[in-house]
Amino acid sequence: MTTPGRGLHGQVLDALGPAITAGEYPPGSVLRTDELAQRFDVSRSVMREAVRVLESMHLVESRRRVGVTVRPKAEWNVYDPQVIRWRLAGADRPHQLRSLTVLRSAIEPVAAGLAARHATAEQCAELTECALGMVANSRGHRLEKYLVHDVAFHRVILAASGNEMFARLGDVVAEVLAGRTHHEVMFEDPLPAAVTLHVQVAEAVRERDAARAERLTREITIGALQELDILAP
Amino acid sequence: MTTPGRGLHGQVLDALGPAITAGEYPPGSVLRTDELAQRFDVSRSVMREAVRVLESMHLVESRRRVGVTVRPKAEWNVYDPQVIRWRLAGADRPHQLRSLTVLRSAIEPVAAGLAARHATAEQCAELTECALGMVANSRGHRLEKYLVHDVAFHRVILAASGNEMFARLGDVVAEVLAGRTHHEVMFEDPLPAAVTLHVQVAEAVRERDAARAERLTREITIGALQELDILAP
DNA sequence: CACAGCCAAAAAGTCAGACTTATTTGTCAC
DNA sequence: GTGACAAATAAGTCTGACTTTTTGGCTGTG
Repeated sequence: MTTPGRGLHGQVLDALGPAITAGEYPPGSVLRTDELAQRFDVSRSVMREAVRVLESMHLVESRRRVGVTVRPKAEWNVYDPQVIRWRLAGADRPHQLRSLTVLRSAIEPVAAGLAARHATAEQCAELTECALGMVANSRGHRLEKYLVHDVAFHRVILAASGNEMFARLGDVVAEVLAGRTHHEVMFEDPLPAAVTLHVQVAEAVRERDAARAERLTREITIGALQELDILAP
Repeated sequence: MTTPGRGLHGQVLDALGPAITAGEYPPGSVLRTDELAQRFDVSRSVMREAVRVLESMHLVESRRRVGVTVRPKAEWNVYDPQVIRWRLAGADRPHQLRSLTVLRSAIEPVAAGLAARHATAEQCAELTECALGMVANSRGHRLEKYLVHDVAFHRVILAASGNEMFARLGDVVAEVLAGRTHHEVMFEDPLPAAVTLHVQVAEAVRERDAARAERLTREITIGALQELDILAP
């Protein structure tokens, strides 16, 4: 996704970030920059830059005379795309995927409602195009192509909502959908009902029917929750 | 909020961050670390650390032979609490406040529904306590005390949802509520209807009535949207 | 025994300077 | 015009010396 080796400090981050988010260093653990610098065979300057980045993500806290201490999970910047990627790559991938799916279930219906009001003609066109692409690849082991259109569909919805906070969740949704297709439970072919719902959402947005777009999208996200067995009894 | 002067690089960030998020350096602008280091009278090491942090927030991109370029607003990590603070302190505070209020309107009802399922006995107690505190300070120019209980109430709801992504929005909601009380339109006393709704949400959570908790919270957020004139015609 | 204050060690923080590397731009030959 | 090559530029890296803050222990005194 993001260029992996953007400098030495980036390589260090690619090693330290996942380790910390995976809980390899439990909260309260103390690291020392000099020791880390030796371990990764980089200069202290480089290690300091890496620590600064981890600090800005609230993964660690650097204090004089004590060292770099790992912060409790509850304080992490869990919306940082980098942190999300690290965690999705690690051991608590399932847990992370659940959290994000619940987030989706809250955001996307509202975003769809807003999209019905604010979407441009182009965005409406893109939306129908994506929906058609999903239909075209909904049968016969074309999961990869289906995924591309699915991701694009949800990206357009979020962008068309006109809310920058929603728009920035496009990457997160992409990760979740990709994760579901590649690693989690995913049937051979997507459920026909889900495909139909996407087509109908595109319709509703095109017809400026905000309430319907919201309701239909809520049904989609309920389906996503059910797949992960998150649901009210 | 966060300790302001946590080192020289922090002071540089406190100056550069707001400037960039305020659009003082338009997207595509090129900065040079050496020049910045001179301007802020710090060593290059310190300036490099600051740039690394800005880079991790996707506010800037550092490339060899070209310099540090400001990224377009659409790529910023708008969920980073630091970025949110900087933007709330700057010129587009009203716009930012609207975006965040829309976000709240999507998240909080779902969070309340989940809280009704997962809240512990303690959290239920805290909730009623907060609601009572709001009632007690709802009349007679006690906005500050009212605010404290209001913030606490929403924090508990988000935390009790059991979803870490929701829980981490507590700070954001606190900023929005504080912003509304301190700088934006806020009536002398809060609307009695809003206060009642909070009490009822606490009731619903205590009685494990998820649907009711969600519906009532949606009414609260609709009120918040109306205050800012964001609403369907 | 308790407590205040002082001292020394430890680790991060800061700085300055030299050097490396990648990228761009311009130039020259073909 | 197009290709390759050379020079300029700014970030990237490393090193070593120095400063500052914090902590924990060690006094000495009430």
